[in-house]
Amino acid sequence: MTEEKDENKLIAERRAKLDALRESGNAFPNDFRRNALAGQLHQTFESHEDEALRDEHIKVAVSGRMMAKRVMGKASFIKLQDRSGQIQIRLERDRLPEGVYQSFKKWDVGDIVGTQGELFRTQTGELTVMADSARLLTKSLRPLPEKWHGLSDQETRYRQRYVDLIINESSREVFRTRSQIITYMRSFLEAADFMEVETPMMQILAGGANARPFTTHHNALDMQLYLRIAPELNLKRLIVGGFDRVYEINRNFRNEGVSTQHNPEFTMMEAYRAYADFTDWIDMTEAMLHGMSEAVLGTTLVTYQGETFDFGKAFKRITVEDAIRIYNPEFDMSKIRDRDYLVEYCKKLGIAVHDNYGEGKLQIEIFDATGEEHLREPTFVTHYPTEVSPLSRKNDDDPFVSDRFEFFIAGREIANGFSELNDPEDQAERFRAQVENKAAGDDEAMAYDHDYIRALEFGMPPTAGIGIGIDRLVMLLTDSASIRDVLLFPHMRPEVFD
RNA sequence: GGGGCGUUAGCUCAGUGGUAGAGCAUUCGGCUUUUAACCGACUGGUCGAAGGUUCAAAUCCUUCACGCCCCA
Repeated sequence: MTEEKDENKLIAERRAKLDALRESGNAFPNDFRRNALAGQLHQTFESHEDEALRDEHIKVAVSGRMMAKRVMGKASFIKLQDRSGQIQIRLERDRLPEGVYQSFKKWDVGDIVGTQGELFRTQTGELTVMADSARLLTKSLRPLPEKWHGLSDQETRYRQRYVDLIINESSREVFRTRSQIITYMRSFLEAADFMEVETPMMQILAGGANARPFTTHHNALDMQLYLRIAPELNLKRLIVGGFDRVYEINRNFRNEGVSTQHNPEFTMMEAYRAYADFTDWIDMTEAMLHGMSEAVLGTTLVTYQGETFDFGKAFKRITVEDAIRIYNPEFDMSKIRDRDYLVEYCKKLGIAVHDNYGEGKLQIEIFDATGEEHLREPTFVTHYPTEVSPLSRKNDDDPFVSDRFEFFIAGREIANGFSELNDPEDQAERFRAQVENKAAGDDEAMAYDHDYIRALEFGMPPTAGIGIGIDRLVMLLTDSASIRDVLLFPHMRPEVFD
């Protein structure tokens, strides 16, 4: 007992009960089998009155965590919670085998219990199981949070997600919705004949995006590897290979700060479709979000943090230069591509300007600083400067911009898509420009990927692709303020155990 | 990186210099249709950590840790 002497009294009491269970037999049995879930029973017998239930003698076996225990002398009510919901059980001393009721009185809220009995309704109409047997299946040593106020401490909710999930239905609902969103997305893409693939997380070069990577080390090969920042270049290699509709839903890793919008690892869906351009992806994105909101929320009206957006109607479309004009009334649009004017304007906004910034980069700095946050309604912003789109195809009529869009809702970027650059010589030039940027101090610039150029030299059919940030989408559809609320196990600094 | 707020019993929270509190939970007793069950009694603390000021610190000061929010 010495190692437990520091434990609090509540745990010590429960541990003593577990010791007693061990002495009287198997304390962790695994031979109980349920045949019903709480939620199913409520649904199936929704319209059955008490009398009808008793006449039919419906015998069920249910199990779950005991979330409430109300003892009234020789009879009690408890609530068992399984993955589908809660069901009430009535235990009467004289209906249970000898000694069971006496044992039951020592069980604690939080214990895992299995029981069998017949369905009835109480005086207040609650569907209940009249137990004719009951067993303690797993002893819970730690007390659950208080029944009324529950668990509200953010840190504990994130660090001990298991407790959060036991206690907070709203939290369970967020993660069910997350699963439904991803399921919907898969079925949408599968219906359009896309093939799901998996590409490496560990890469020799971390390409496909402008971001700092995590590094790791392969011992046997004694080499540095990077965790991927995007799957893009590998997915396009597959387009070259002839799998001309592919997608991947998986984790990306970016070595950046942690905030309500950023987690070092996050989930991205990327899809590539040959013989299509970026406008096809704009249309598909619209259709997918329309269907997703109906399938997951049952409505196309999405309310996020007090704002309501209609996913049922066509989304707005504006160009980057439009956005600059709209949100900067004093901006002289005749000088939208005048480097000196752009530099001066950036400085006025307090934006740090580097010597190697071209007109496109300067435009995007202004757009990020003045436009993004105002894009509340779902909006496709198109015609991104080619300078900041190193993997995008140049626009045929205006090579200053590329055939690219980003999609914003509530001031946040949700998706990024473009017609892919499939000219290997142009791509090689873009990589060289990235390498120059890197040399000039931009540690988010891309490296030159020789193999990717080689792949393009075999010929990549005209293609368009999209990336959708799953976590941010889930935040929107679950009205969650923080990315941590939609990640089961968000990144946290290490906890101190003393 | 900067700023603000927070950390007190298992949980939710009071307590702004003078004997650490409440509700729920736990423990014990009572109760065969409860719904935050109820009634009675009891119990539970390194006040995030370390240092400082003071006759006296949960409370004031400093540093640190962790969390939340905002900004870069």
